[in-house]
Amino acid sequence: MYTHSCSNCAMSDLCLPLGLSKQEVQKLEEIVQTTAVKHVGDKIVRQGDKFDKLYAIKSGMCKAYRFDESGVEYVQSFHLPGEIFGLDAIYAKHYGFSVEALDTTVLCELDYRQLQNLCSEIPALQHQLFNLLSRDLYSSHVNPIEHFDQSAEQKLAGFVHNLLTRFQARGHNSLEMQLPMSRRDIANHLGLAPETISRLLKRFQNNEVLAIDNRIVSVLDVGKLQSLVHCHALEARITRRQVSKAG
Amino acid sequence: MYTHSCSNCAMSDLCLPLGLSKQEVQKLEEIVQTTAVKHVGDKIVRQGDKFDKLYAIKSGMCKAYRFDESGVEYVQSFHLPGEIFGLDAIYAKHYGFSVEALDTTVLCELDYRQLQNLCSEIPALQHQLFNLLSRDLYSSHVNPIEHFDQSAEQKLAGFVHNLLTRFQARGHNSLEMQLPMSRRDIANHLGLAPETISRLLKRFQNNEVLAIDNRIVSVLDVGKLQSLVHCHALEARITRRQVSKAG
DNA sequence: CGGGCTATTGAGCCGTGTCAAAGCCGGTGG
DNA sequence: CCACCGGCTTTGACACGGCTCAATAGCCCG
Repeated sequence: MYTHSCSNCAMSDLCLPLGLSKQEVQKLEEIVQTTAVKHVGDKIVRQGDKFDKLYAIKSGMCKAYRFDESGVEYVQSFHLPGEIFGLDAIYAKHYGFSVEALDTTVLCELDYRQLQNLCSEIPALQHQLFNLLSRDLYSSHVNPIEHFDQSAEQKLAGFVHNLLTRFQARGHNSLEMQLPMSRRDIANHLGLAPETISRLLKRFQNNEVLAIDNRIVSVLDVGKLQSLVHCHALEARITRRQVSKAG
Repeated sequence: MYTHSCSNCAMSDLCLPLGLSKQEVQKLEEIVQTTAVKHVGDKIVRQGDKFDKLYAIKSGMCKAYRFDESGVEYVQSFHLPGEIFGLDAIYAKHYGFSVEALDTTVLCELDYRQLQNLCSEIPALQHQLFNLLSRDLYSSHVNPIEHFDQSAEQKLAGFVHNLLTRFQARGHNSLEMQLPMSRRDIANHLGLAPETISRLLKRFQNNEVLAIDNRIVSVLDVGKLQSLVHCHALEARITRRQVSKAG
């Protein structure tokens, strides 16, 4: 199996070239383009635009968001290096979400039509793409349902912990993180009020779980943070989300 | 283009055989098995079981649910005829959700390995499967984020309206529906308390939106129901979910 | 007819949203 | 270099939706 050179994918078992022969990887690379650098606020795709490309983040951070029919904004996700977006637009033929850079960001562009043709030629590539779609589907099934039954504290702790884990998986071996998004974006993403985010961050600071300097967050106690994510899980909410009796 | 015979897929533009030649459909049918009938409470797959098959519902209704690490149950979805489940297990290699019949249910089984091989042979089938995955991904991106910012009333109204729409898309042209799931399942699915479901259903009854007889629900006023889904969208929650200023 | 599960109804409380005001930071222009 | 401005963030006071707990009623099945 060919070990490819895409440094950002080092931590992922789902980078597209995985499992491909040297020759096949070359074919894949022929249809990949690296875009110019994007800066804070630059839009990469706009909700409603015609779908033609998938994007993979090489460095930086992006936020994906949409406006519903009533003009209300929803921040769906924050994307880190190694992650691919646009997959949810294949069927609809139009992007369902706008994506913009929160930071200086470099991307790969993949023409979907070409990729699809290549998948017919290279079974291993088809296999990888099915896996990629399936993994995204799984996490978007598991994450939201667990979230929307949690307290604000659990949600925010989960959010910070999730980011930390993802940063660490990318080789960022420090407990300090730059969160380039606004409090309002975080609040929106978690379905909370911005004021609640402020109050909780302060509480986490008081409890010596986090240290916060504007948009720089340092995790002081990973264990405490983790326990905050699961804490209420057994005390409350057991009526709605019934605890298992059988196996 | 071959018009296939799967009556349940009549309303769907995503039934797998779509776009395939007669010959290709035949190949597909060779790897499809129809299971024995399942009855109320019968499990079709169990969370944690090794993944090997996808399932398509021919008739009946199922619920998909999982227990998290703390043993808390989450009802993820209710599946109707024409819908496929198991896609989110491709990557993980194990089912992430248990699925059980809520009703007398007939299913198709598709061996994934065989299907994947067939996709390499038949580009149109690969194309259909990418579309199917993408559509599921899209809806699991859009639905939950809009839900988890809604009032209990909006959630339940949305749930009923969604079911009605899906029943009607399947040719059920009546405003009366059998909801085979318990109040507890509905509550869990929506992230609410069962008591809240009871109270809201009564309120809908008082407002002459629904008529309820145990698990049989009749929609008396589709317009009112629809307006309940969107009602609070502009009054409240505008701080968190900011209303668009630009285009 | 009794047992057990499901559903309903009521009373009270807590978390989180809303509103309003003040503080902070970065950028711009005089 | 400093003053001003607008957006983001924080803080406080208050209200209310929906959860909890507890009791009652209905339904299915033996």
